[in-house]
Amino acid sequence: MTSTEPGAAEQGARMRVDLQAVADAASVHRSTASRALNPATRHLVAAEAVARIEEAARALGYRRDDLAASLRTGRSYLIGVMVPDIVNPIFAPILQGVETALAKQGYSALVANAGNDAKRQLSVAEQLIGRRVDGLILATSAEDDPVVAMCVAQDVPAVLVNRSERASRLPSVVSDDFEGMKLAVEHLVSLGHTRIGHLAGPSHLSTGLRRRAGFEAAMKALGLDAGVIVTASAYQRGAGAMAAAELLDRHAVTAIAASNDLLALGAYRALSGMGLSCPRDISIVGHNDMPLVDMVSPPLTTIRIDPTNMGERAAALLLDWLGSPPGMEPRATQQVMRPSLVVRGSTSAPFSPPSATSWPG
Amino acid sequence: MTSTEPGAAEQGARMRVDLQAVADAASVHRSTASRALNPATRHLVAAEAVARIEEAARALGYRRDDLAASLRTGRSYLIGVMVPDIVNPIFAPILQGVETALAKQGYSALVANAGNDAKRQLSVAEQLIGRRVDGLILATSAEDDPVVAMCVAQDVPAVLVNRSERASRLPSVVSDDFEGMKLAVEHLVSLGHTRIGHLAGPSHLSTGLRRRAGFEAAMKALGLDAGVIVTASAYQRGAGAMAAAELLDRHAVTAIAASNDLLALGAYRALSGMGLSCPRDISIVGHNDMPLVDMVSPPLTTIRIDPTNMGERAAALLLDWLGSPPGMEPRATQQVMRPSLVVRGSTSAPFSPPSATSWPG
DNA sequence: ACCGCGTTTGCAATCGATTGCTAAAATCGT
DNA sequence: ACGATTTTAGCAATCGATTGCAAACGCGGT
Repeated sequence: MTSTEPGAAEQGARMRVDLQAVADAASVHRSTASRALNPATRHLVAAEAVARIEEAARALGYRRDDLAASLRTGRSYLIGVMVPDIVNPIFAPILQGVETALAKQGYSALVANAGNDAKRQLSVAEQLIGRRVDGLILATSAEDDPVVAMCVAQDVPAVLVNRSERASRLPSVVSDDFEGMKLAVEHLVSLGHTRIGHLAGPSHLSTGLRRRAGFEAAMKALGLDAGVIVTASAYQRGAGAMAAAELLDRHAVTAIAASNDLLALGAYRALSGMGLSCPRDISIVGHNDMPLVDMVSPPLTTIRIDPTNMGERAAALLLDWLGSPPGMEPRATQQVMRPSLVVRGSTSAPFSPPSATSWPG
Repeated sequence: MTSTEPGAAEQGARMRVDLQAVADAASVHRSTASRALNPATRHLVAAEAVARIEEAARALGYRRDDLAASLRTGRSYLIGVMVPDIVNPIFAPILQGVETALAKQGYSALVANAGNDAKRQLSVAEQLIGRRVDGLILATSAEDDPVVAMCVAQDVPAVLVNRSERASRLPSVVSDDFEGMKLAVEHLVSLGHTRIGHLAGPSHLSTGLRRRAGFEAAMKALGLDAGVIVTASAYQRGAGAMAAAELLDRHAVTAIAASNDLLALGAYRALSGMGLSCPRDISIVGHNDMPLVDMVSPPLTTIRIDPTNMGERAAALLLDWLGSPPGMEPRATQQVMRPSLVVRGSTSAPFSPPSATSWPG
């Protein structure tokens, strides 16, 4: 008569403890047990019964099946989160923010690594919806995004984070990319630079577009040539290195404002490939202040955004939406967060006098 | 009588298209429609009917409710993945590997940022199980892990990744931490170092423990003093900086083998705080080769593991388990992956002759 | 003793898909 | 043409919890 497991049912064949089992143990009906175990309906059952039921649940090791509950209630308490590339360090803090904000309200994140291809993104989104997520957070959206179109068409609550969308069909939380680039340009100009190039991000993404626009506007406002722009094909180091090499090859600049830290790091590589040094020969400003860029050589001057907070806000926005009565949805809240400049070692006053360098053309 | 939406049902109040709706449209029974739409059971229904049903499904925009299916079949096709800190760059590639391997078989990852606290980890695990995940992948496990205990006790399929567990109660996929540290030590010794310190990771984690053991064994095998060890309180830069400062304060070493890249970067900070330079005064070897450590200054010599592949293998192991008949589970497969040394700029021959430096004691 | 009112509880339908079983239909062999 | 198979399709139970409705109960007032 060794009691093999504390709290286990008598019979050897261990069976699932469902609500029925708890109800039986407490001699009440399933429905009563359900109400007793749910804080929101607990007041409907006698205090004495609640105690008995809770005790039984504890003793049996009952754990409610959220799946079944979701089916009945129509809410899964799951939020689908789509990122284009989970390895890109910029997304980790966003995910963290989203996660903590969701967890606080009992939601979980279903993270999907959707890649950059629109078709795949669409199918990933369909998968998520098939899993009955209550809503979507998209860090993937392009300027004219099919996934957004689908969400709108099918009434799937969704918010955009980090990247927004031309038509603003959904709420979004983004950094003020225009302003951020202005900070970068003004910083460089204040150091004495006048010939500044822009390493632009992909033009189908709002960040690429807005930052480029910010660059052009800031340069023009200061009476400088805003024409030195090369666009990288993707937000990746390799693409940044190629674009930077092209830019340096064709234009005599003393500084580069990059659309993104990864592009800036790519520019580092291009520089060293050409035997140039940063910031002696060329100053570089990045964008995002992603983890570890303070440790690279030279430490990267960049525009700081607060991705964790961005993620939190996006999640909060979505939860608001889910909590608001039909018809009252916050369709088009566009939250724009203020970026800031963080000066490190990759920028300095131009070293060589503008006319002293030699270049073709 | 404007037909507002193509393919939408006639009535204005748009209702969910469920299997019943499709069945009605194709004039068959629910069950027939279910079978026709499921590749595994499609052969049970006449080809002509399949066509009709598929057409109806397409026209109505039917999407199957995985939630309901899961309830009935008992499989959610969801795998819970627990990481201690999603912002730690080492985990992103692991997640990526897990994700792609899972996706290949129609599974999705439910990623949870569980923190370092055992109690919270336990509650997060309970949450995941409550969501009826089919299994768990744990990147969090300590040497004696309560979550592991729970999984074993409750028969929840789970595999460990990156960190293993003393008792090997579950399958795991880890790097050969012992061997990795041996590579690091041998590299330093081959450069001429003899007084080498170890920046150890937390001793409740297998990585901290095994790497430390590897350090000690390698040093002893080479007839060197294996006693210079300081343990960091966590795998974080700050903790690494503090531990490194203490180590350098108390011992005259010419090189440090760190248990982890983050600790190595912390050591960088400690060095510069003491006015020392790497590798001139002190050589440093990291561990993991996480993203961007090739760009820091100096570029970090480190031990490369293949976290993406690790994640893929862990996922594959779990899926094998789930697919194998009861009683045939691969309870204790321990996969150990071979690490490799990647030499960069943070290590060099000791600069100053061992006896020339001055230190107290 | 009866009525009315408020509190507890039970009943049974429901969410949407899957599947064992069985009946009907189609096919085949002789 | 008839019985034996093999396909194909329908029926109904099932997964586990939630919830509208109504019955039962307790209590105080008259």
